[in-house]
Amino acid sequence: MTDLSQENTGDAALSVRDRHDLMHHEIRQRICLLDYLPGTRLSEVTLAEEFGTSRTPIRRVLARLEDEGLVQSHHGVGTLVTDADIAELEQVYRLRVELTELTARLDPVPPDAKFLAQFDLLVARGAEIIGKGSPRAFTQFDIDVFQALLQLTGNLPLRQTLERLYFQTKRLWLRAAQEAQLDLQEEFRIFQHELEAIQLALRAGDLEAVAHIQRAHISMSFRRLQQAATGA
Amino acid sequence: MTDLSQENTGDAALSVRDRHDLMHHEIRQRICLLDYLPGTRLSEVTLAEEFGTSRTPIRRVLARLEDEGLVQSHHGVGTLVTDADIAELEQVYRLRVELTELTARLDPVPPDAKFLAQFDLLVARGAEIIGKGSPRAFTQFDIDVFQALLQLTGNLPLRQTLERLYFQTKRLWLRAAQEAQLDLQEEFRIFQHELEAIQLALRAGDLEAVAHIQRAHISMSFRRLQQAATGA
DNA sequence: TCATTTGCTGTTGTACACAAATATTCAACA
DNA sequence: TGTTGAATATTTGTGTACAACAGCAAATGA
Repeated sequence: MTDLSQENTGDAALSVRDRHDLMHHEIRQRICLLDYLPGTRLSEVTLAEEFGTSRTPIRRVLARLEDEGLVQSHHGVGTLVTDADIAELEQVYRLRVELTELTARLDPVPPDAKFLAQFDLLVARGAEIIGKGSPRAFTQFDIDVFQALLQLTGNLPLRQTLERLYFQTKRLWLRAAQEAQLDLQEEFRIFQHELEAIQLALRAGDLEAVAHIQRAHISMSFRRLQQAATGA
Repeated sequence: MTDLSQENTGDAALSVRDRHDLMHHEIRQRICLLDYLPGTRLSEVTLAEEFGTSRTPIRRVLARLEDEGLVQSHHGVGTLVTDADIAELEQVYRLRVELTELTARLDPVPPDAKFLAQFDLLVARGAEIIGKGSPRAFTQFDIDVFQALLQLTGNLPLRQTLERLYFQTKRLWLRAAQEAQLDLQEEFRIFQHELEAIQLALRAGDLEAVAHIQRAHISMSFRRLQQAATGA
């Protein structure tokens, strides 16, 4: 009778885990979109009020974010959004590069028609963002593309690991790029080109090529950042 | 003046995070040594009493274990140690195989004299266990060897990922091996041989060889398990 | 005899009060 | 004027009572 009690009724009757996941994704998103800059203090009571709950579930979510390395709690001080230098970033980037290549080798999932259509929409959206998009809109776009491409591997632990590493680096990349006065418009264009290359490879069903393009994108993106940082 | 207030005083004046880590490692160890078999219900109140605290910190630890995939909480039911079939295990194993090879490629840390001495002790201990060791003692030994070899890479995110994946598979391997009636004594001997091979490679300073031996060990270990499972 | 209901019991989830810890402020004093 | 120290405010950590939920068994009725 009430088999679908979890999915209907809008947002009121969600399961416990779903509620937690929702808050987790929301806060993680804010950190990555730089709504919360590194060093920002996240107040448990403020978040609790905003999400209409008590501190307890919020603390559950913040604990998870702490395990993921995005925040750090200090007794008597607060919960601060973490920061990292280029050296730490490099470690994560180099691991991401290798793991990305594994997506095609380990458990590749051939894209179906629905996926291809979804990706076409993304490419079209990217073309719009190039002209008038803000860094924030671009980052949001980057997140969406990343999560779409993640569906191309059926290896769950690999997906979870890649997702974790992605969010560890993305937010810091944007800030570091701004600090290094990297030409963001140029970065957007490069990303769009790579997206179109991926689109072609997808249509050809060549997942290895997709992975290689992604790999090159991640690697070169960090290299440009590194050069800009040391140059400036 | 009180700079060392975190390390001294035995075990009473530990930091919050240290206390949590201690309980986390203890419970994780119990799961891996099969003190808690898959399906076991972990009672929050019982654990709280055992560790001399309230449910709150225990829940913090169990939440982390749930994020790591070792337990799963159900409202109104309990917190159960998770289980997995061979198919899921295979995904984790194949990822571990690839990541292990990365330890030598990404940020290899040459072993110092202290490390080599420590490893010699491990090899000696392994020789003893072969004769009279229980499956439990062997698993404990395997954990210690794994954590020692983890020090050979300086890439922190890689270490964390490998550790997470290791504990996801190890406990299930032991149970599956027992179910498949795998010859554990033979497995012990094989492991000891590989350990001695690693010892040689370490002395030669050839970290790539160390990684390759480990890689082969993980891969073949799972293959034997798979064959025994399908055969029986 | 079987199906359904109802209450009981035990579990995790949530809310809140309090403890512990730290940063800040401001006054006293050399 | 600079420095020290205590009071205070704010934050996270902990303990605990209660709510929400699931499972089970006994009671109930046809």
